[in-house]
Amino acid sequence: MAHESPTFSPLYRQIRNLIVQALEAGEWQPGQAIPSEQELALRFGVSQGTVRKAIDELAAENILVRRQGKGTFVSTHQDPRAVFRFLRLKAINGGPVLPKSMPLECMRGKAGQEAARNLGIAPGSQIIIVRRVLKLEGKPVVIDEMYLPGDVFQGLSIEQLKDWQGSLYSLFESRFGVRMVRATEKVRAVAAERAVAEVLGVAENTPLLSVERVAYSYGDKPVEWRRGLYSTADHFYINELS
Amino acid sequence: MAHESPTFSPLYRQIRNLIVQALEAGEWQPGQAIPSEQELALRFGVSQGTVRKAIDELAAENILVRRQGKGTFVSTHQDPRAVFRFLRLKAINGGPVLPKSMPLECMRGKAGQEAARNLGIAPGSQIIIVRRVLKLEGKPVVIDEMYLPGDVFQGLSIEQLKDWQGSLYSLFESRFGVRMVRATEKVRAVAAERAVAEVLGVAENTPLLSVERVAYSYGDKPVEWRRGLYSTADHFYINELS
DNA sequence: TAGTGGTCTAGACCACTCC
DNA sequence: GAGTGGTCTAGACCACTAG
Repeated sequence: MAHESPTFSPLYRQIRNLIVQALEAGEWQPGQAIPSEQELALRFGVSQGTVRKAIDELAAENILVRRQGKGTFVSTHQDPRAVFRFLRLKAINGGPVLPKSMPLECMRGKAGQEAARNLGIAPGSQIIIVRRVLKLEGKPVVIDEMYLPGDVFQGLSIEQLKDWQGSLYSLFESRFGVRMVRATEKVRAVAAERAVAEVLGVAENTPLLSVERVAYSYGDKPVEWRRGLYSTADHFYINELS
Repeated sequence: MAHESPTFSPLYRQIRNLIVQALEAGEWQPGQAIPSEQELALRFGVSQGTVRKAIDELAAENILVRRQGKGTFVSTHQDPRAVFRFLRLKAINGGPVLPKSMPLECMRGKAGQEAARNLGIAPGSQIIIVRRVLKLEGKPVVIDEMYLPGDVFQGLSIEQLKDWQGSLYSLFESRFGVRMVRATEKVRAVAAERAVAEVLGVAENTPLLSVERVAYSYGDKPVEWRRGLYSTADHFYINELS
């Protein structure tokens, strides 16, 4: 039989995708439990083992979290432990410290070529630009500039950012239904310009990490492009290779 | 029943560890196939499904590689595709390019406090220090300084390093039986000192990435401590977050 | 005690590779 | 065609959590 379908995928992956679709549709909210494996097996008309393998994949991707004896839960950025899933910053002396976000600006604008390419939108589309400082132990360590698609984050304001207690991604999750699932970062070394140096409390031309990130939601949809400048006087960017 | 054994581990993990032990003992060499799941199941007296789950874990850790229809293989740094498993460097314009290693030095020395701590050996133990430059497309991009435990890498010489065609880790694997399995990297931004700047062909004080790595072999044994200085004029350090 | 996920088994069939 | 890993199923029992 000559069927040249590149669309074949095993049953468990189809189930995986059905679960992701239900998540996208908002059927189960972050932090909540999804139905048991038995129930899902019944619903999709497959065996429990197949559902299990689908959930295994989603758990490996940090989209779901299993808890023995309790159920399987939609992972959430509300969880304080989730903060360091995307923030690879550690203090040189001592472990991770909960960062505090200090919003500086929140402006409307139009997407340039680069922002459009990274966000997968048309040049000229409305975007929102957020600038903020991240403080660790009271000291400014990171200055971030974020580019967000305007249609997704409609209504985002500086007041909202200032009022929010918690991580930016937990705000995005609970106010805009946007759940960051994975990201790609490109790291380079750059010299601190005067304005940046002042904010971070370092000398002009001090070497800084430039961390450029594209973050994706379900279905590999890019929903954030950001560039951070990290002072690595007292901190480093940590990475596990395997 | 009050048994306070924290040593419990499921059968498939015990099988996993038995397979790792066999790998450590050199029963199967890098690049070679290990016995089929059926054979292993027979050998260990468990079902094929349990062996499968053990191999699943080892494949997720990149210690084994499955190939449908052919068998399961011991992963190897000889494979050119494996080079970028530990080298997170990409050209700003274009994809990855095969790097060329240029050894500069290979000296004997004694471990200081820091080297001893990172390598898990006694201060004063014999170590080998290797310095080399990594060239991409003919241009020097990285300068590395490596600290290796002397007992493991006995006999390593500058001639051997210069003669070797291939990655450093493939040399370690085939000549010393040392197989790097995972690593931790700490990234910071630093200014180029004069000597380094000259080697990398950049101006003095140019911001560089400082990448400090501890690499581990089977059983989480640290076998390499290195520090690399990366020029990010034409390249960046890439990282996937999830 | 009931319900959840976690482990383990056994067997069937599919997809891929090689001879 | 024979052998490998890949998928799918069904059922049993274990470990953990909660009421």
